[in-house]
Amino acid sequence: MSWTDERIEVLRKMWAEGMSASQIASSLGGVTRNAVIGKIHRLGLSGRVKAPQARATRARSAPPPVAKPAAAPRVMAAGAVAVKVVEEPEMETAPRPVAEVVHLTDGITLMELSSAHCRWPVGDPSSADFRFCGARVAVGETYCSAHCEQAFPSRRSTKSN
DNA sequence: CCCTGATTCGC
DNA sequence: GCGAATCAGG
Repeated sequence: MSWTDERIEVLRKMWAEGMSASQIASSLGGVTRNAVIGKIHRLGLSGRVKAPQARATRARSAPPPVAKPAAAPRVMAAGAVAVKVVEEPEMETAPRPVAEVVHLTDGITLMELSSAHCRWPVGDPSSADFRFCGARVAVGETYCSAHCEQAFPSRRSTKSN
């Protein structure tokens, strides 16, 4: 498999969402976690929530550690958004619940988001037209079934040996 | 041992 | 550019 633009897009989203490299690799398929990590570095996405550890973790030879410029200061756009869901308690006069006016054409915006929507990010988090999946989910669920599998891939066990 | 990301280097 | 090998660490 090659790194198509779409695959890179998925990679960026999942990485921004906090997915581990192995999870991303499993979701993409056809690549190992090493490939994912390598690509992430090549994209300049490395170093997310990294403790100020000294980069003493090298492999093989030991070239002199050059001054390491900090990663590109990317502003957390949607990642930092605290989704405060405001549910209507007993609004009898309410014409219609917010959750029913959602159109799943191309995801939903943050303003349209409610607890009944899949909160899987769609699009570039730093973009203005960033959206969420918006698929209807049970109240309290974070993702729809499809994205839930990506978020929490089942551990492949039963590895008898 | 399982996992994580980081780094180097041959291709 | 790509990713396996290898590393250090939790």
